[in-house]
Amino acid sequence: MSAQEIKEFRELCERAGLAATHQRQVIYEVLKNMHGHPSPEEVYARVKRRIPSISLATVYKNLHLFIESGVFREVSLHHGSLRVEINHKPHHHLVCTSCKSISDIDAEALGLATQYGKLPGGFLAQRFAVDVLGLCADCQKKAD
Amino acid sequence: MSAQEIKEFRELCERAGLAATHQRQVIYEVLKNMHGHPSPEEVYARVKRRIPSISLATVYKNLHLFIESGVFREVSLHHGSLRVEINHKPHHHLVCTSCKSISDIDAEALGLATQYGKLPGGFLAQRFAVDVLGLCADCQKKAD
DNA sequence: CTATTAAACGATAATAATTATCGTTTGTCA
DNA sequence: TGACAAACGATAATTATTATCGTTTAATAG
Repeated sequence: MSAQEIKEFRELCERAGLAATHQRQVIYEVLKNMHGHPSPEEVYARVKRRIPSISLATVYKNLHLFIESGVFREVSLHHGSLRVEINHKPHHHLVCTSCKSISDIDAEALGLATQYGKLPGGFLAQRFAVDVLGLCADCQKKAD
Repeated sequence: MSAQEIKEFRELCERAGLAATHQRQVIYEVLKNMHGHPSPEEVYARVKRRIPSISLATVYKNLHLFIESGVFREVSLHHGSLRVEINHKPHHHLVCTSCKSISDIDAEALGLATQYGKLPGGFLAQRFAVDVLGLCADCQKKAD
């Protein structure tokens, strides 16, 4: 990692109130060099090549800390467990980033102009599932 | 459940090649009368009021069968486990419903006109996360 | 530069959600 | 109505994640 990147890492740790540990730095570097949507196990495997004694729990803890402090994001803001969609009407989801609640909004009430068919890259678009991230009415009140 | 609804249930079972069992019918009825995004445990609790001997495993199996046969949907098509978002650019996700792969597409390449601010209902929209559901190029080839 | 102390670490036990197994029961259909 | 596959219930097993706790390390005051 370049001196510039090390500085960047130390600054983000300071901003988040975290100690700049060796493990944390390697996890950060590894993430920076990965692509897509790695799982904790995948990150762990990569970090292990540089720190064989690293613990999986340390990887989990640091991933959560990076996510909490906004250094990285989580792919999904949905419940991590199975949920059944009861509403059969075309609709999207209002996801409150504060209380994690998810409610429905009719597709037409949201009124996004979506296009189906082939996208550049060859992906065939058949349906759009939109998560509107923000604050529900209740959490806005509490934030006052 | 009305005679009409019983008929509907038996027809969907036949279409899906499933036996019309008592447990399956009650799970179906319960789902029809729920709202939002119930968890398997919540469904189980409701079904248990009518069939005290029901097994949680039976609820899980039937939820999956209903989802596979398209009778109900799953709320989230994401990985059920933690994934880190590496891409810091505004982007959305192409979710292949066949192989479950998720890839990124730049927000501007997708070009959805999104509006921030208050929605009817009071929800404050801050960010849009779009899942484009469909078939990736590879799975389209295989489907030929 | 060293002592103090909170933060972080590693190992691993515990938990939660889900799935697999398997012997018994039930729906389907001849 | 009998045969057989499908489904059921009980529960063991698995997977992902989190909690615990004794040890190590980074931050920082002197």
